[in-house]
Amino acid sequence: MLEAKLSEAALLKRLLDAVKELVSDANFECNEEGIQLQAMDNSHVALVSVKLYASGFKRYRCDRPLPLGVNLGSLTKVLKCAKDDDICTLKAGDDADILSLTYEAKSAYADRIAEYEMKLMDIDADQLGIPDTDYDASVTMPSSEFLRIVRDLSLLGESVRIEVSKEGIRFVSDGEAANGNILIKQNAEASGKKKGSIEMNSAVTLTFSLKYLVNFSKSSSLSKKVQLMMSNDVPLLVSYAFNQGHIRYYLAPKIGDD
Amino acid sequence: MLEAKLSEAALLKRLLDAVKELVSDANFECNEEGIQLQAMDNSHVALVSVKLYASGFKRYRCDRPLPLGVNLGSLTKVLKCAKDDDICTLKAGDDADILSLTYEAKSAYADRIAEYEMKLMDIDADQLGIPDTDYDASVTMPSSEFLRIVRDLSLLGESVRIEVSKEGIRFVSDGEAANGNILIKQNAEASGKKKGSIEMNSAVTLTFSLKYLVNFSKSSSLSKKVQLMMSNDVPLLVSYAFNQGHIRYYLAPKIGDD
DNA sequence: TCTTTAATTG
DNA sequence: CAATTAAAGA
Repeated sequence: MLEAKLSEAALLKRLLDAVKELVSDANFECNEEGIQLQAMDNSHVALVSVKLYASGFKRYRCDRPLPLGVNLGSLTKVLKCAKDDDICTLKAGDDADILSLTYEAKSAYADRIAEYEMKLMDIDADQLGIPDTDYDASVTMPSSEFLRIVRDLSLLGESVRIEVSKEGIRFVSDGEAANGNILIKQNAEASGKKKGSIEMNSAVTLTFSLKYLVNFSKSSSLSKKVQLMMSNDVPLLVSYAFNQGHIRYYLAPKIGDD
Repeated sequence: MLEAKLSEAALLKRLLDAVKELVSDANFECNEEGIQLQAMDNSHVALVSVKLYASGFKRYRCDRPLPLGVNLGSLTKVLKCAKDDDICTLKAGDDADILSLTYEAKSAYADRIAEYEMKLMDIDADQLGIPDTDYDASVTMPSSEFLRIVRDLSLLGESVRIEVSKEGIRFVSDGEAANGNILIKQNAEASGKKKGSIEMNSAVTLTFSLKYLVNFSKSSSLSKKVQLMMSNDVPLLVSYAFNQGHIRYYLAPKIGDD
């Protein structure tokens, strides 16, 4: 059985906001290490990987591996019924077809206990080959900045060319009506505080669909920083790390620079 | 003739926000006691009853009973032209087909006086039998909490079963994808302050359409508390009381617990 | 009835 | 500014 107590429902709410538009159904793989979700997006272009470490929970118990097949739309609805700072407990029995979510208000004299039961489903787990790559370039930047850049450029064109070089990281979008080009210089510092960092073995230039990058950026609420990892002709890895785990996206580059 | 001076236009604005989606046209019955509106909602399922006591007005005069047939959409538009803290005066002559609304700014050096005239209409008054019941159970709770509960549960299903017992009050909704269940314990206290109270002669269990309860909850801006009164097989009474009157909703229970 | 658009509210 | 929700048209 699974019993996982999360001190803030907000984390789950944000995770689902980030994932639900990309994936409609997915298995939450629960085991003693924690809870993991891995799924291709609905059009099988991007891959999402979420990990919540057991140690991040207020209480966590999972005797044996348990795949919980969840409709993310339903789970989103159920999570809408939780306040951000509610204590949220997930429970499921072995071979259960029900996931139970309990919300307790944090106030000292809690008078309200809400319990929701959600139907689970059997989902054929995609066999997902998560590439385990040594990347040629790694860029860490404020997630808000990445959000802003991909949103801005998505107004102009369909795709963005990302160029990592000694110069820094450059985002280029060529649109019908206008072209955009944003350069973030390496080791840029603001107010004496390092805002980002670039590590690079060799220069990398790749082109991606902006639609997906905009979607990935919904995870900005989960972490102040985002890490972009790239090698030529290999899927981009966009990673948001937070206290109790991470959410990662993989996106294949477009062939040829259009 | 009618002349009614209200020290805050906000009250009328909020009342109309609460009612306008339920009822499109209604008679404002004015007499020496005050102003009353009673109407079935457009689909003749729920009943709304608004009362503004004469004593609650800054000045009130109504020589003889006067039914003012109002299109609530039009009145809402006219009220949008008032600031919340404007002094608002309603005037209508006997047999008038015009309602005049005057808004005066409250500032010491009032420099703005706005006057609007709205066409009235003849409305056949529904004969409304307002049930005058001794209820088996009465529950008072923060209106914001009631709002939250019915909104949450409306995400899951069409209807809610309300159970009042020694345990407290429980709201249960069974939906396609998930079930929800919220218990508020009797006489729960928070920070030493009583948040709600339950009085009960016998346990009551009734099922209602959530759509209507969500609609009723728009009155939350009028009062911090809401009172739910129930007896088996009798319409639920949802009552919001404020300084100068009240707004009450009656809703028939669904037959059989589905 | 379902989709698209407009208006409203946080 | 964005997201949700009510209204309108297909």
